[in-house]
Amino acid sequence: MDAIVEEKCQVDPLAPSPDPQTGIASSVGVTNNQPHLVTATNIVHLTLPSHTQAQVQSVIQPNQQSVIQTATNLQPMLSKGNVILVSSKPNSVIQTTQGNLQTLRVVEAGDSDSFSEEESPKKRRDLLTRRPSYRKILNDLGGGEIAVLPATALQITSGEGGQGIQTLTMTNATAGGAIVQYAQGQEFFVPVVAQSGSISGSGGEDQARKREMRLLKNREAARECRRKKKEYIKCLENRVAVLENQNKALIDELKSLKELYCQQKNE
DNA sequence: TCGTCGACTCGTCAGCTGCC
DNA sequence: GGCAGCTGACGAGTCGACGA
Repeated sequence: MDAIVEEKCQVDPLAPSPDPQTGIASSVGVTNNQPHLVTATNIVHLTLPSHTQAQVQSVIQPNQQSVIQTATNLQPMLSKGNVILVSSKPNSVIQTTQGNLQTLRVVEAGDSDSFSEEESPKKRRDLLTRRPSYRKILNDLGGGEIAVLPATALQITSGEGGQGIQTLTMTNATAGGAIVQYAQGQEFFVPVVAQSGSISGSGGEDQARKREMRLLKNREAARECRRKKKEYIKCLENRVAVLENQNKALIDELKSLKELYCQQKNE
């Protein structure tokens, strides 16, 4: 399995300085099935060997020890304030974005909207209270920057062999943009939205058309909002997993230190 | 097979917020 | 202040599980 980590972001203040000639800040080689990490100023490539059963899954949190977790161990990998949770699913593509905080976002090939189903969204929803927007929350968490593509371009990541990133150009896109919906294994659905300035007709028709436009936009906004909400929930779940692992590691460390202390005390 | 129930998705409305 | 965007709340529809 191969995975790609793309970092489309501003410069991470915690990131090591890139090589002025190559632009590469750091490079971690692959040994013993460990991922291959190459960090550049704006691009981070994490290439997992095909025989590796691991995949980066979680959202990066700021100001935390950087860890790549495999099925069997926790493997410190990065010097940045990142935590990467690795599990075993094939055909993954990891995208990261960052504002002030570095984040990682995983796009599952063939399962772009998958996340834990252990808890029903209804229960989760009950836990959520007003308000800041999910975009704000995700930005605060460093986990949810949404890439905004121009209306005439669409980028697709297939995640196969690390060469699956393609950009499609929409020739019929208008200046006002077009709504593009894409689902894995399905064709593109590109509804054409009429421009408000081109409307001609009576006031009643204009009103009706405006209402239709508003409903259409709100429909799309609701979809987007729900998608962000899911992403936000996923971020929280991943964060919980990371913190639980950290907590477990700290407890183990404390236990071993206690044992060591008792041994030395008895001597 | 049918009715019920719970979970889930989707569209719409309403209220809030930020921007101009 | 008006407008657009975001999101909670609500209702309608669908689907699968389960018991009668």
